Amino acid sequence: MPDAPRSRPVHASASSDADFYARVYRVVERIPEGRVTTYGRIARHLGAPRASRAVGWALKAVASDPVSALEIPCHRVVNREGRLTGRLHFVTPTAMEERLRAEGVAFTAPDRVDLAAHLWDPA
DNA sequence: GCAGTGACCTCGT
DNA sequence: AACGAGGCCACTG
Repeated sequence: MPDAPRSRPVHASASSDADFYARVYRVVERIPEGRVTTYGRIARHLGAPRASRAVGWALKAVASDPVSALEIPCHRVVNREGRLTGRLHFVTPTAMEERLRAEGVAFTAPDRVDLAAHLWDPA
C-alpha cells in the first residue's frame, strides 16, 4: 500500500515493522495496567540503547493525536528516575499523574512514581 | 541537505 | 554523592 502520512501517529497494527514509531507504540501497548517502564528500557529493547530520546519523540506525537492517545498508554512511560517528565504534554498537567494513581501506582513524590514497585521490563 | 530541537541516558569531574 | 557536559536518535523547518 502507499506510504502512510508520517506527521500523524499511526496505530501499531496498521504500520510496518520498519517504522520506528510503530515499534515504540507496540512496546508501550504491552505495558500492563498499574505498571510503568522507562524510555531507556524501551529503546534498549528495540535494539537502540541510545534512542531513548526518539522514544519520547514518538510519545509526543501520540499526545497530539486524540485517537492514538486513547489506544496507547503513554502515561505509563517515565524517565530513569521515575519522574513524569512528559506530564506537561498531556491534555492537562495532572492527567498523567491522575491516570497512574487510578491504576494503583504508588508515588514517592508529587511527580515521581515508585519504580522499584511498578517497573515493568519489555523483555 | 543542513541545522536545530527534545517526554533521555551515561560518563566525567 | 551531586552537578555538568556530551552523545545518540529520529523529526521538522
